[in-house]
Amino acid sequence: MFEHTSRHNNNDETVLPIPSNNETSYFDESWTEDDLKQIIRKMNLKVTPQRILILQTLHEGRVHITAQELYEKVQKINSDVGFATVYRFLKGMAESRVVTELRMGSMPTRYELTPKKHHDHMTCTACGKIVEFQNKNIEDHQEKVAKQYGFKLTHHVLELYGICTSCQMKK
Amino acid sequence: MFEHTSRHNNNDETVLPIPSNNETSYFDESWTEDDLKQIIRKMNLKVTPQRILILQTLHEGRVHITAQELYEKVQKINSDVGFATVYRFLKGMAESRVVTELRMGSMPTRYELTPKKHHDHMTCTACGKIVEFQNKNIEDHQEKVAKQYGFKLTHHVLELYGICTSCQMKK
DNA sequence: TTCTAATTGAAAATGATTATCATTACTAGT
DNA sequence: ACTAGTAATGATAATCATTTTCAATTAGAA
Repeated sequence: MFEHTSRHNNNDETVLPIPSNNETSYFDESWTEDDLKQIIRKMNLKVTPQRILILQTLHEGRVHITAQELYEKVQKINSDVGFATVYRFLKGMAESRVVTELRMGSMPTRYELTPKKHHDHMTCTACGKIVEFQNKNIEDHQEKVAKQYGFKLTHHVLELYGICTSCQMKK
Repeated sequence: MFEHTSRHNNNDETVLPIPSNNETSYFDESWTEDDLKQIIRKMNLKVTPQRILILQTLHEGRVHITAQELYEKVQKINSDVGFATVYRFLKGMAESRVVTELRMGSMPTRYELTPKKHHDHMTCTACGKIVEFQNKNIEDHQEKVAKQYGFKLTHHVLELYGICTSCQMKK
């Protein structure tokens, strides 16, 4: 399939319907249990074994993951974690901007630990593949538009949709 | 949460997530029955009274409408139209790009007749005001990114979020 | 340790969307 | 205009992700 070791690599791709498990985290550093606890406390939430496990699994696992996938992964490690807890925690983390929700088309919501460096997504509507990209020119022009209307930008959502190379050839 | 504080209806601008009902169509021209039929035929769909009614109601009604709202509106005119038909037809029209799906946050999908001149949205996170804008430079750079990864773009979603002038002055 | 509110898991509920299927009705070809 | 063939329809059930409920458990402050 394809290699992906870091999000700094321009070639990193994510395949959605049949997720490739060789994706690694955006974050090279490993998190100690204390790191995990601190992150949870910063959200004004209590530290529980479930939350530690969920956050750890999220950090170590694939970049774009659904709540369901994360639940199944966590289940294998500790079957005492219910999916309601996974959903609840993910939602809480999204509110605290610790994770970012990705709603691509009508596919189930995917989550990623909010990356330090901003990037946008381009999705293949045929196979669900996601390509991440950064483009300073686009960002610059967005700022120009904002200035033109007197807005002070806080964030943005840019999602490109199209057909990837291999799907173009298939049909 | 933003969901509960963004419903200020400033003026005649679009306000989310519960848009004002005095919104008018993008399209000034009225469509004759023949116009409607032609549009449907162009989608390779058969002309039926239901589809004519749905399309007509969509054209005459508010800009951003949910499938449910459209169904209820159509029901009042002809109760022989089922909501499955409304959903199916909207989905078909979305596929043919006759309408555009708008997924704002986690609210139900809203539909708009695809405007001839493409535009994107810039939303004030304080008051919910929406500004529509066009920027060819951004579009061009999007194409460049797509080309770079071998994608053939079909569409995109660009939403800018920030604070508008008046909200900046308020504090 | 004790207390209390936060958290949990299982299950049920919700809400939007999609599929099923018997019936109806467009429309191309005669 | 007539028919055959197939697309479209509406009522209903099914699906799917997500949210809520609630009784039992647990974290963490006092």
